[in-house]
Amino acid sequence: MSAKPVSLKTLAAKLELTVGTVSRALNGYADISPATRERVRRAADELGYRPNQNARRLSIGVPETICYQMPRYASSIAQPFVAQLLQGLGEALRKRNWDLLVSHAESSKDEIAQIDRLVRSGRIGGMVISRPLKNDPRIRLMQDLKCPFVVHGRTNSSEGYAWYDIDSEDAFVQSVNHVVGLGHSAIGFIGAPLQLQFAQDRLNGFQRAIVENGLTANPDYIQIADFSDEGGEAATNILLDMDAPPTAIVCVSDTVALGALAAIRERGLVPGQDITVIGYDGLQFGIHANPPLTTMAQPQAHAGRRLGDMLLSIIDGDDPTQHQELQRAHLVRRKTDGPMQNAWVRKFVSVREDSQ
Amino acid sequence: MSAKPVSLKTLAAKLELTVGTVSRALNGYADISPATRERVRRAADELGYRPNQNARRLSIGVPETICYQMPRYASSIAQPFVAQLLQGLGEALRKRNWDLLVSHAESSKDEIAQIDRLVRSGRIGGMVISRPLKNDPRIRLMQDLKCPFVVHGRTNSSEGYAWYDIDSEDAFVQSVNHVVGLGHSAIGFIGAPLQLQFAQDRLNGFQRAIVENGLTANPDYIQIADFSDEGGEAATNILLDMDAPPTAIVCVSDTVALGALAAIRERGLVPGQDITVIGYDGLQFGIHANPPLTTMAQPQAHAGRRLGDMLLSIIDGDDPTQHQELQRAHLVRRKTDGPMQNAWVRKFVSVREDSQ
DNA sequence: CTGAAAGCGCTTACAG
DNA sequence: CTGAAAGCGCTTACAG
Repeated sequence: MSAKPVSLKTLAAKLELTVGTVSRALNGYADISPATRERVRRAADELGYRPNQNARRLSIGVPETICYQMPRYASSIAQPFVAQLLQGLGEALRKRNWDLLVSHAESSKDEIAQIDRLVRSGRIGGMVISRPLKNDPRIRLMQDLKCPFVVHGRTNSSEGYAWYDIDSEDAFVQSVNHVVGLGHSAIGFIGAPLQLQFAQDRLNGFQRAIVENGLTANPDYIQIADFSDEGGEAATNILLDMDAPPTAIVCVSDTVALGALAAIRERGLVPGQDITVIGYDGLQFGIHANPPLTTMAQPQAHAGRRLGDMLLSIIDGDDPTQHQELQRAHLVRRKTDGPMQNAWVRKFVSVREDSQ
Repeated sequence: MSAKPVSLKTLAAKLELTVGTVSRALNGYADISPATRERVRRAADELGYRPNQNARRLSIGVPETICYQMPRYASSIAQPFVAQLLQGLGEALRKRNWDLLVSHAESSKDEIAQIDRLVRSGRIGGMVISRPLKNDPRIRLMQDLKCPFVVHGRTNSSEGYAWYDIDSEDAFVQSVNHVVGLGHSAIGFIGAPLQLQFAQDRLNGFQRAIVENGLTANPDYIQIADFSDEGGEAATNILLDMDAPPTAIVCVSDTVALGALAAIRERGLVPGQDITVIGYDGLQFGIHANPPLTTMAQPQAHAGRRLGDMLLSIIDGDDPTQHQELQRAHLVRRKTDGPMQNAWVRKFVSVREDSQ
């Protein structure tokens, strides 16, 4: 089906040179006379010659390709991440004319199998692993395979490999501090399944901040839910059904927070007035939420490019452990946070008192 | 850095066979004795042998890789598309163990250059092109290159190549019909730049429906804006500032519709009561809009897999023109559409009449 | 400065 | 049934 591309051989024949010479001319070797170098380049341009990359890579022994394994558990709302990240990775790779492969697995086992196949078959020279579990078998595998990799996020031991992460523990401390500053002391947390390291980090931040602020920790205020808007909604309903419900809820993600807002509105309450809700991610659509979502925003834009650059450096021989980058999130106040004195429980409590 | 992978040669040496024999055994050739076939397979498993794909592909002459070129002009809100599509494509390719490359270009010129490089360098055996322009140079290029491809969307002449598209002209007819059924006759349209074919299709559907419903077409009701929430907001402000503003607005996308909702709320009006707004895309996020966005939803989930299957079939020799698939969108009513009799202009007009 | 040759790791007619 | 060999299209010491 495809048109036959021009090869080094046809180019060499046309120029009455050997393929070796043509190859060296094109690759800018110093031992080729400027005259023929120019002549070769011109001819290559004219004929639209592009070196066959399979041949080239086989010959030089480097795949010039890296792979991004797409995160599982991604709600369709949160997917903007993926496209942005790919774009950034692509930019980083383009400089060196490397290719970007994507893979997607259904299960953890599948992820492992894919990685194994990909690196053993010489298809990739590096890998970016996203959203690691606390103890992620992929990392061990990559190390065994001795294949360069970077992690978007961290596992429970962040030593020994390269990673790029947002300090989400710190983010949740900031988040709780903000809410405490608004006068809240009954603060709920909606988290994600704890085998995901980021879920653990965010919970840790939450718990640390509760203690640091001298509040009493209430285990019932901590809800682990599905990492989705439905999960957030269900968890919020549980919190609101409590005898002494929290007056503020910090959520593990914007998507989960959206579910929380839905649950709150469903009861005729107003997020930001009756109950404070804080998200995490800083996704652009939060502006359009009802009401606009207050959130901890991460500097997402550069993650892809940074990860790409890091990976390339490691492939070039850098020590992975010197590429560990922790970014800070920052509060973006919109409309779902508000002072405690307006909170709904006050009405709620007074109603209950009246009826007693 | 990487561990040296086991090759056919080492495997052959260990088995005291030639590489040719081992290769044929692994590839299931009939002329290999079942006994040695078994022996070879076992050894391959044990040593974790994976054929070097660069070598294999060079040898068989097929890249076993396709490329997805990411759409430009993608607002970060609308990006969930990309991840879903990649997932679907990946599923289709996995069956045959093909790889999925992604590329992203900044400009139209860049897109062309990338495609040219990719196919001429033998890296890819097929391509999926998304969001084509009316007259998209990429399609001509692919044809000249004689490289198989499928288009996600269509150009102005949909003949001569394979594509998968939603009938967005029909969708906008449905959309307008629905709005007319609610009693509206002053209907605005917010579109995207018309060099994008889908933008033209949607405008065509809008205009056709206006005529078919016997309404008078008002050119001022047609606003072409940036393909973003900001664009939708600006366009909506223009519409609302008119002397006789529309009572309903149909938008080229959900993202644009989100901007429209913002503009409407900004004026203290209530979308779905004072003004009807209809989006297009059916993004999940619309559920969380303020209020939840009524929209024309497309059957997005399978696009990636369908495109992948189509492309593979064409690579296998199918006639591209027999792979043209048009899907229908359907209305998803949420809360931004409502009957004309409640519309804001009526108050507005009466206010003006009072003050005259 | 250029040519001749080996090698990258596969696949696949062709012998025997 | 298996071996020996050529070939895929590059790169890169090694001669001269």
